[in-house]
Amino acid sequence: MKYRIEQLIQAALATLPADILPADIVRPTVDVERTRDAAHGDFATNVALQLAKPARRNPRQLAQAILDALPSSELIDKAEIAGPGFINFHLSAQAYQQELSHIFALGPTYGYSKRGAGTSTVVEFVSANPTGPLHVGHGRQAALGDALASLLQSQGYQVAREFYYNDAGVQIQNLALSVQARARGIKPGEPGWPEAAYNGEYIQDVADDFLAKKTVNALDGAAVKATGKVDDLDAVRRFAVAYLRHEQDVDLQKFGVRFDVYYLESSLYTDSKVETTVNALVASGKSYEKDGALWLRTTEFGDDKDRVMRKSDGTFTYFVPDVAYHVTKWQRGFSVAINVQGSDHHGTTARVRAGLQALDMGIPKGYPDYVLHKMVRVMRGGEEVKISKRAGEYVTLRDLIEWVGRDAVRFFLISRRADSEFVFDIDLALSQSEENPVYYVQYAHARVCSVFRQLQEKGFEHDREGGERNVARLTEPHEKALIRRVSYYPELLEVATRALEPHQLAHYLRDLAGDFHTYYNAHTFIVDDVGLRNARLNLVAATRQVLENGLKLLGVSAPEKM
RNA sequence: GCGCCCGUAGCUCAGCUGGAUAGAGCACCGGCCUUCUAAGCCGGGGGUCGCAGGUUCGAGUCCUGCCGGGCGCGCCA
Repeated sequence: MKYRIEQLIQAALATLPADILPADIVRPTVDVERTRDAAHGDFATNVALQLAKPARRNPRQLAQAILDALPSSELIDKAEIAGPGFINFHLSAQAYQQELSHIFALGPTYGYSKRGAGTSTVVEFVSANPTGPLHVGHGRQAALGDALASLLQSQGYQVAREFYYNDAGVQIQNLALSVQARARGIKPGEPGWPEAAYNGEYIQDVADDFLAKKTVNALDGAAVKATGKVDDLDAVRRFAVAYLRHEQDVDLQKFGVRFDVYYLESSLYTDSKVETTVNALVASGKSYEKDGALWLRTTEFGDDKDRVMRKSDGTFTYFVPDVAYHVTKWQRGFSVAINVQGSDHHGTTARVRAGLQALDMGIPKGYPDYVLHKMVRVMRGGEEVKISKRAGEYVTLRDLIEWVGRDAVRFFLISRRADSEFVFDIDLALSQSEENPVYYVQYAHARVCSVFRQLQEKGFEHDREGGERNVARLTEPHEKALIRRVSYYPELLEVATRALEPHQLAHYLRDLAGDFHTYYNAHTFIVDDVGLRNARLNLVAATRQVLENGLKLLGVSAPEKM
């Protein structure tokens, strides 16, 4: 709809004589936007204001000239000049009807577009180390990443959801040592307890199962059986990693998040991709030896200091597998890569990109994209609960889901901008779980379903075509507001996807539900007047469809009853 | 000290990539269930958009400088 109006304006501009609009001036792109105030119509453009200065004309006069030259269209009921020189467009009933018919025709795919043109895209998120349960911060990332991936898919991108396991570093060694110590009956703080150990009680659970020679079934089908041999650190490590990966898988499953690819850091070593990457970086001529270590001149590519690749003890820094990993993303054909990470990782963005540039293999400068989110602070009993694996105690994603439910956690975590700090008040979430915004949105959906149940009980039928013929009877301000909101959905998806901001969808759904609840309270839908009834039912049915579509993208259910 | 992000109602947050009179939710006050679900609706109070300049027809939004907060600045991962 928006584009069709833009085309009309373009057509009008093209016919303006040179004495009104000189041909040689710089023309701004025609920008049509939604009005904030219903009194200003449905769409507005500021082209006249933009052109006023270069054309050296009064903006209102210019607007009038554009208006006079505007081709007539069945879509527009009225176009008028307002304020300093805006042109406001009021859509016709026919335009509304077309939009509603469009929703019925497309159903679950209403709002989708092919803008992404099948671009192969990888969204990496969660990527928690297999050293402990998922915490609330991971939950934020899971909700964010999954919704982001869904948004991209809705816009025609070919998306893979990927989880990267850092299963090769010293933290895994620390995990193994921690489990081994627990298996030997040593507790945190006691003599013999490893210095950089994980102190959480879950370590004891892992140790107990290891001693009991239990078997863990990994998601990929592989089973790892504990040997119970405490002295075999390698066996302890394998079991512990399998155990904790399984725990995370269970949590993610409960959260409704599925991944297409699990990428293991350790495979970068076993497939000698780390070695290959280092060799390529050395071959690039951007490396040098200093103090017994091998460095890369990442400063040549925008990093604020050069990075060590191989330490003087011969081992690689984390930087190298990180670059190697992102090389594989490129080589696997992902022309777009989006990493969803905590903002505490932002220091790595410049160096990873620099490393990829140093390889000079045609990877774009801004590759990969990052969506960084701030940490979630958890409040309980008026005090902050520290999220720390070392400290042992922290709120897990599993806890949260059990307390307030998957839908509420998802919606709550997604409804704030990624880069805003998030204070999750447990007491509030518990005591006011019924006032969580997610219920507000779901309730709107359930209410529509209820209306149609009532319709059936009263023996009426919903005649969609009859409703389409009577769309002009939807003249109430509440109805116009709802139509405006509903038909904005495709644009919203486009904007939210382009900005990589799923929270916009959550807010939109809240607003849509609000418009619906207002309408619901102000008017009765099941009226005796058949034409009016069908027209209203069309609007309400379209609202339900959009609510369902939007909630689905966020991974939240759309219940028919509440 | 340097880099990135954030300062909007008492609290939690939006503000659609510069537009018209800055918006929700929670909390507070007052109304609405014999009529499609009151997990809802209607009304009310509450703001120098951190501060000061600048850019322009127009700034919460862009630029500069301060103030305040978070995170990051390792031959850790």
